[in-house]
Amino acid sequence: MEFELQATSAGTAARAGLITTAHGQIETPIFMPVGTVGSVKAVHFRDMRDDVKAQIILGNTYHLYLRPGVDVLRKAGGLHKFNGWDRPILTDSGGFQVFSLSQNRKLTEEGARFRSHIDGSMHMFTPENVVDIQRAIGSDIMMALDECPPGTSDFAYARKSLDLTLRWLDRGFKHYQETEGLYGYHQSYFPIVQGCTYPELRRESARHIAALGADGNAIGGLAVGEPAEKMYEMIEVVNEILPADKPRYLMGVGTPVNILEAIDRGVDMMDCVMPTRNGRNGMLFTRHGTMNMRNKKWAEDFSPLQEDGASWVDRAYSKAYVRHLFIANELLALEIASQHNLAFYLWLVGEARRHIMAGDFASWKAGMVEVLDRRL
RNA sequence: GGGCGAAUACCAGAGUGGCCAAAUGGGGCAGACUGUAAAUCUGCUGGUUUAUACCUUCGGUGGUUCGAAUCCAUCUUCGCCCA
Repeated sequence: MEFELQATSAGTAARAGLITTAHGQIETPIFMPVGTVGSVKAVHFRDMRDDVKAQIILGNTYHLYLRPGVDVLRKAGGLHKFNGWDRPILTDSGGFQVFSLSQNRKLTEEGARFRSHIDGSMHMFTPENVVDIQRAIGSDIMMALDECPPGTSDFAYARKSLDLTLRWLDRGFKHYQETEGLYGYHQSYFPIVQGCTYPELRRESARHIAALGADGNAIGGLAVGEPAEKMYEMIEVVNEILPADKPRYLMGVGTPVNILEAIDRGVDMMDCVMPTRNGRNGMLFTRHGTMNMRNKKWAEDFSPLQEDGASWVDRAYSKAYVRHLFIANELLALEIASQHNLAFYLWLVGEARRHIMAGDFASWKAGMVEVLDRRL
């Protein structure tokens, strides 16, 4: 994997770059739609490609391991062949499930022992087998197995958790270097910075990771309950240390404002379920603010969903009609909202990139941040 | 014409003497959602701007009772059965 730094912009740490993978190039900064089980919920890949203009999507190791399972994925020739998405794929390691399924797992030195949320069966994830599973998935970017502690963790827990994550990282990275892809192309392996909201832990984590010389580096454990200002502070602290000539991936973030703030601090890649999940729950993000499509105020508003929206659905359907679809519990509502939100997120990072290259990112961002949280 | 049954909040429907402004579901209104156990979850949904408070409600009217959505009488409407 290659990363070319193409531009920086005055008065900001924001940068524009180009990542080259075996499945194509990615223009950064980029937002990566989440497709946990190998599908971006409610959106066809044709629309993901041609309308949303997604350049890379996520998959999830834990979920794909449980269903359809490693055997099927290997026989299919990897996830790209299985689901038909021929552009880059990044897979999360299951580290987030260590956090979100905390009721159903137990951490040991060896790894994370899980109870399947589907059938209750027990499974063991280790730093090594998570690499093997991601080899079978064939993701272009594999993630290290980490523990993502809650944002409210105390120092003692954060310390202990980080130590375990770093030991897991060294094991996983070693195993990564000793193995190779199953399908004849290169896969990258991104380590993940942890350390909760403690700057000294974040710095230590970042230094450890920078020394590995991985293709790219991730920042995890943010947007998990801590205040947004803490998150921004942690990004700054970490990005002073993470190498500038490698892409930086902020995991799981976030709102449109979070994304601009992260880009402003030198983040290149982000992913989040928000555009799809919130979309399914009736919330639309636009360049002018957010809309709750279930609200009565749209009942007789026959104007286009968003006149200046990035997707064809924005002009094909009216606000009143989309509200009707949500109220009537129609599946089409989920498709329209998901596609709209993803197209908006990709538009947003595309504009950010354009302004970084034009040199006026800082002022453009300041204007956007003013309006994005407005409630329409 | 006769017999039986039923009428409860926007709808459906519990409740059959005090713990009832009244279960529950739907609908309605609003909110939440950040590396997806989420087409999910939460709150409100008679009035009084707030209320552990008061007021007005359970088809109509009139009773019984300290107290009635609940018991009695009667009327109205609806359903089913018999003629």
